Amino acid sequence: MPAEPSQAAGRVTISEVAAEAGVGRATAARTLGGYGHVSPELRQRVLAAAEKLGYRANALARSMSTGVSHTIGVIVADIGNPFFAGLVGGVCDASRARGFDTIVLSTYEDLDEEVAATNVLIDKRVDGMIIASAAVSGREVGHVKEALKRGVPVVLVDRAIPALDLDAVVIDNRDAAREAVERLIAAGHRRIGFVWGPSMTQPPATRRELLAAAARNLWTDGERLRGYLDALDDARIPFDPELVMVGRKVEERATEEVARMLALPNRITALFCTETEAMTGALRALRAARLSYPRDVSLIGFDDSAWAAVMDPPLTMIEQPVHGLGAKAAEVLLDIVQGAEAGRETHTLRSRLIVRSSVGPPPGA
Amino acid sequence: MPAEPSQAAGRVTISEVAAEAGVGRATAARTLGGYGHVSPELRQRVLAAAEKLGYRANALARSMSTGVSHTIGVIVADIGNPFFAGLVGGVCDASRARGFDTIVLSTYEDLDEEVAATNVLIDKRVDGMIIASAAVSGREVGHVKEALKRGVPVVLVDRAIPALDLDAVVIDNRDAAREAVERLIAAGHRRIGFVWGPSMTQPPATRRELLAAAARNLWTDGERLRGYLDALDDARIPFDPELVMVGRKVEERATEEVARMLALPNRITALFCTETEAMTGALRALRAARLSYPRDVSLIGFDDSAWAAVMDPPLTMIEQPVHGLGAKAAEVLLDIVQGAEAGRETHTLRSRLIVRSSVGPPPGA
DNA sequence: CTGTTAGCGCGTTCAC
DNA sequence: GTGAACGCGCTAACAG
Repeated sequence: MPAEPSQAAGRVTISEVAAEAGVGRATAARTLGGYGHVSPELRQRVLAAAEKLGYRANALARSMSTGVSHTIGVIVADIGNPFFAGLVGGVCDASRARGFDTIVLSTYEDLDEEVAATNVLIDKRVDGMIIASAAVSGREVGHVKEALKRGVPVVLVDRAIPALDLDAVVIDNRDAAREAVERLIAAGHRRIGFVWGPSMTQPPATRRELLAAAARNLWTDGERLRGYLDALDDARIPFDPELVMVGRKVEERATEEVARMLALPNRITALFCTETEAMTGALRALRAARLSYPRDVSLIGFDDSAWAAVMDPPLTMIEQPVHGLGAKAAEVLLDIVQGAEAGRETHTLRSRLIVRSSVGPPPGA
Repeated sequence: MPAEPSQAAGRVTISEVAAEAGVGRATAARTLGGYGHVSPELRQRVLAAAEKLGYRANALARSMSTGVSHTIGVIVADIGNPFFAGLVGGVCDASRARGFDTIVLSTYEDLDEEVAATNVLIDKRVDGMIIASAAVSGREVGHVKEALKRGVPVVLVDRAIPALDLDAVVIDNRDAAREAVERLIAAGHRRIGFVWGPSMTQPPATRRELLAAAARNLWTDGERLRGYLDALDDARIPFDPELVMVGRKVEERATEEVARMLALPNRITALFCTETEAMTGALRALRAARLSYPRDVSLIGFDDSAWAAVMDPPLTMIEQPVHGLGAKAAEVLLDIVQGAEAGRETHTLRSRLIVRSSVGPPPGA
């Protein structure tokens, strides 16, 4: 098998195809690129030559001249977390359906990592990016503005950034939390613990202090906390700082804090958990205290899963449209990429309270 | 603000930086690209100009001339699945640490999608790819060979392909399954159900038929089944085709099949579940039959999670190093990308049986 | 050490 | 309809 040009690494170029077909590069490019007009005859010759040589377009080169990479980026806290995994799945599926591929970057809630991630995506000339940002204040959004300034469309997902007037795809965390806590209140509870939320080193002395802390933390955490307070307010239940968790958001800490709330003289009779590990941490504390739900304490948590449904008793949970969040974000982004005006609006998807059997009346009732 | 060249979309090129600094393109390229030698003086001038203009290298153009994209691809069944999410997290983290980014593609176990995915990655000129392939037979690996032929290194993860002599990063599924089933046997069980595995439409009449079906299905499923049989054989427990699940691998089906096994005259006293949803499906069947574990039936499952630990009683589970699988695969791949010889070996990571409280003696004992 | 020049592979005017 | 020639932004030989 002699003389075949660059058979080497199977890297066949359009010129080689043209040569094989006996036509000019442009003709080959036109038929292979699917643009312009080519006579049926030459067209066939080119196609045959491409087939024979095993030609595959070099997307990089194509991007070079067209300026579009058909690639988007998605930046989340942790792709290993089932919530973000589902969300990223939605992004990948929706973008793939429209001919785009997805680069995934995890930041582990580190703002510097997030900045680095946007730079990577800018450098790789993605056509747009989706960010579940850890940024909260107006000073932390420089990297997002930078991307925008460089012509890379951005849509926010899961977490809105009030300081930024951008398209965002979220659920109504505040309302979902309020509904859950209302449910607890309706069952007769007045001592309701809030597990997980804005991370604080000090217990908040006042409600104002709590909200201030929330403003320095993740948007979702703040919203869920506000929903909790909303429900309390509506029912005229005074806010008790002792009933909110303080410290790092890790399962162990949730266990400790719930244990503390359980040891209070006037102890909690219900718990609202804002995340999976807040719930599992709480469950550990209950077991350690030899308490059971919903008899001793009622439970509602965020992020439903197959496990929550098979717990005994099954857990009442808030289900988020994880896949939908990502898919919608991709749709909105690609609409912009493909010419639509950036809507700069907040798209709110519906969450759903799945009522099972972890809520009952408080012990005394 | 007049006359600034292509201030337009912030798309500053290296030539503009060179002009601003009053040096040749090459000098600018050398300092900005971090290669070759440049005098400290000019170096400073270039850096200042780049800073002033907000220069960012175009990774696409760079890839064009260097031939490396600093991007790898990872192909899995479903990024939304916590197992693959963790695995992909490992890939992303490990590759990012070495300056590479990751494109993620889900195939939903569809071989055509898998082929399409490899093509996408080839076209985008990734430097390598990691695949958890749905391919089993030698005829289904054309796309993998194609990638290899085109010079794109491939490493397999989670699932080996015996027909292919490639680097693979896996756990010893067979051994892990055997250990779990042995544990059940040691507790006195002889009627042990196998939930989830090679999907079959017909119940296997014989053991031979079962193994034949396994050969047409996912590698992991076959291995876990073999481990189950190994343990049975060692204990001289005859294989009973009625104790293996038949049908599609969905939670509902697991529930139905476990219900069936529970209704058998000589019913099961233990269950080995090979995946999360096989376990949750089984749990649903137990509840429906008003049976509890480990009193009525003992349980061991694959893929540990925070939920499994807070079940009551907590579940004995096999923990896979999900993040580690992905990270190791990325390491092996990047070693090859960066010049190492493809080892063509199977790297086996350790899984771990986490003993909790879902195994007890059989009811009669 | 520095600047000039030639590609990388493809899209795209512009004459033929 | 078709083909030659130029440009995308960068790296890498090659001279100076």
